[in-house]
Amino acid sequence: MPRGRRDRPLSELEGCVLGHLCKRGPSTPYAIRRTFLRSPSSHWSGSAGAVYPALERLEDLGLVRSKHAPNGRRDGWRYELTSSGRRRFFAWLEPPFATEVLSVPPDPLRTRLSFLSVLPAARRKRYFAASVRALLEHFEEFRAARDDEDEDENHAHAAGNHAMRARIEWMRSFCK
Amino acid sequence: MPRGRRDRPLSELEGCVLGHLCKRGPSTPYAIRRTFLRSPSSHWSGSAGAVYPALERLEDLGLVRSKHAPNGRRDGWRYELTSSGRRRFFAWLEPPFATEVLSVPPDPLRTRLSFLSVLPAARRKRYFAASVRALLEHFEEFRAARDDEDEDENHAHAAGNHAMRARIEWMRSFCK
DNA sequence: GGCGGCATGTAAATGGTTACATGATTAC
DNA sequence: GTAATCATGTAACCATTTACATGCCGCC
Repeated sequence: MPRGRRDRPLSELEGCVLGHLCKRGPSTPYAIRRTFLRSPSSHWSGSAGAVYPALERLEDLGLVRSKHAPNGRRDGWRYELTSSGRRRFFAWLEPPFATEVLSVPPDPLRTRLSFLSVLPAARRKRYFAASVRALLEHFEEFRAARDDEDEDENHAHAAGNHAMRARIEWMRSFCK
Repeated sequence: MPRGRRDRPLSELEGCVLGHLCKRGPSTPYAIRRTFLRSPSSHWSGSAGAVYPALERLEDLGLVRSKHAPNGRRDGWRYELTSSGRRRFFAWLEPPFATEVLSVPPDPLRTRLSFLSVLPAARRKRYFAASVRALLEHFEEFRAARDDEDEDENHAHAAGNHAMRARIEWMRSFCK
C-alpha cells in the first residue's frame, strides 16, 4: 500500500498520534512524544525518529495541520487535528475493525510454545515452572505501575491485567 | 544494536527459523517459509523478503550453515543448524527470558481503550457491544482453524484461545 | 503444448529503532 | 557558572512488507 494513497490504513502509531490530538487538543511534537515516553502501557519508545516522521505523513495526508509557534526564543511547531483527521481517527478507533485488530495478538511467549517438543519431558516441566515464576514476578511489577490520572489508562491497564492473568493461567495449565 | 554484534538478541523470526531447523532438521529456505505460510497461529507472512535475509544473517553469525543442494536441474541450498546455533536457539527458547517476552504483549484493541473517553457515553456503550460481537465472530473462526498435526501447535492454539477469551471477558466487563 | 502452481529468489518501500547533535532552561 | 534535564530535531540502520521476475514440473 503506497504511502501516498489517501485511504491507506493508519499504523497504530499514527492512530495514537491522532488520538492524542483529539483528546488533549493542539500539541507540540514533544508533548506527543512525552505521553508515549511516560505511558506505562504503551509499547512504543516514543522515539523522535518515529513521531516526527509520523506527523509529517499525517500532514501530507491532510489529517493534521501545523502552525509555527515559537516557544520563547526557540522555533517550534504546534499540530492540530483537521476535521478530516478527526473523522479518520474515529474510523481508526471504532468498529468495524480491521482483521489485525481482532485477531489473536502476537505473544512471544506463545510463539515459543511451538517448539517445546524439542525439549525432553523433564526439561519441559522445568520450563513451565520457571516461566510461571517469571511471569508472576513480572505481573507484580506491572500491577504496581498504575497511572490513576487518566481513566482510559486505567481501563487499558485493567485489560493488560486480564491478558497477563490469562498467560499465567495457560502456562499453569500446561504444568500439569 | 549493530547487526554485526555476535551477541545481539535474536528477532522472533530468527528464533523461529532456528526452531524450524532444530525441530525438522536441515531444510531448504522454501520449506521454512512454508511452515510460516501455512501455520495458522503465526503472525508472519513468511514473506521471502524476510526469510532469505534472515537466513543470511544467521549464517553470518555462524548459527546456520548452508550446503549447495541442487534439486533436480535446479539450484538450491539446504540449511542446517550449527552446534552454536543450537545453543543459541535454546537460549532464545528457554528462561530466563528477555523483558519483551514477559511483558504484556501489545494488543491493538487494548490500545484503543486509551482513547475511549473521547466518545460520549452512549456511543461508548455501542462501542463495547459491537466489539464483543466482532470478537465472538472472530473467535469462532479462530477455533475452527485447528491444526491437529503438530502437538506443539495445538498447545499454541490453546494458548491463543485463552488470550482471546480474556479479551472478550474484559470487553464484556467494561460493558456493564 | 500451454497454463497454473511450486520453488527460488531480488528490489523497493515502509515504519519503526538507536544514536547523535544541539539550544534553552532550571537547579545547585 | 556549570551540570542536568527539557525540547527539538536529523541520520543511519534494521527487519519487515509488497511486488516483481523467473525457471521448472505436472496436468489437461
